[in-house]
Amino acid sequence: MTVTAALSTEKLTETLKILYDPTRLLLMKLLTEKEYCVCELVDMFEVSQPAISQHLRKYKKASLVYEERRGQWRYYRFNKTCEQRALVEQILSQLDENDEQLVKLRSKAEAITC
Amino acid sequence: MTVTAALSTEKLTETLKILYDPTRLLLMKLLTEKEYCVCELVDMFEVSQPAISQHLRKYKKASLVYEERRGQWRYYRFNKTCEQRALVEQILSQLDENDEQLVKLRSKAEAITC
DNA sequence: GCCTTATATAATAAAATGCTTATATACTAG
DNA sequence: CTAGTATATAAGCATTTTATTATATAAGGC
Repeated sequence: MTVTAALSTEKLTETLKILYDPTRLLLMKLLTEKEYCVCELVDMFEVSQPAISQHLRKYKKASLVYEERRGQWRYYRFNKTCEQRALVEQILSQLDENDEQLVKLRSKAEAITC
Repeated sequence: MTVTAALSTEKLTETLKILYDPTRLLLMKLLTEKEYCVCELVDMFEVSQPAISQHLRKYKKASLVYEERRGQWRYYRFNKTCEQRALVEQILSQLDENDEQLVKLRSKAEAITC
C-alpha cells in the first residue's frame, strides 16, 4: 500500500530540514501518536516555551500539523492528510523504539499532568 | 522485505542533516544509481569544485558513500552496506522522477564527458 | 474589569552552514 | 624533474538557524 512518490526536491528538502533537529524529530514522533498541548511539550523537552512554539510554527508552516484551540490551550497533532505523510512516517519508522532519548521522553509523557 | 528499524535519534538526525540540502539530496540520488568522479559532479551542479568536495566529505564522514581512487580520479558511490541504507532509499524514493531539478540534472549527466 | 495561565511573537545574540578564493596534495605525462 | 589535471583542505565571509529574554495576545475565573 505504498503511496506514489511525488514530492518535489523543494518539498522533500523542506521536510527533511524540519526533521533533522533532534527535538523536532522526537516531537513529531509524539505528535503522530497523539495530540499534545504546548505546556505538556514544554514539560517534556528541556527547552523554553518559546522554543517549543517556534518548532511548532515550523511544522504548521509546512502543513505537517493541525492546531486546535480548546479553551486556553492549543492542541497539536500530525496532519495525516499532508502530502509529506508517507515520507514523515517512513522516516519516523526508522527510529529505534529503544532509543534512549525516545524512551526517556515517553516515560516523561506518562508522568505529565497539565 | 522491510528492514528492521534500529536507528538512534542521533544517527537518524545526522542522516537527515546531510540530505536536507537540495544539492546533497540530488547528488545522493545520483550516487545511488551509479558512481561518479568529482569532476563530473562539478560539471553537473552549479557550484565550485571545493563545494562538491565538501559535500562528499560529509557523506563519507557518515559512511554513506564509498570513495575509490583510480588514477588521478576519485569515484564516489552510495555505500549499500551502511546502516542508514533503508532510510536513505526511502527518502530518495519519495522524490518525484519528474521533478524539474532532477530532470535537468539527468540530462546534464548524459552530456558529460570527463 | 483585573489577575492568572497558556501561548505566540519580537528582538537579539550565538552558533552552524555553505559558499567562495587560495592553497596544498597527489597522480600522470613528458 | 617539471608541468598540468584532479581533488582536498584551509580560511574567510555572508546567511541561516536556534535558543533565550522580553513582551504581546487571548481565554478563564473571580
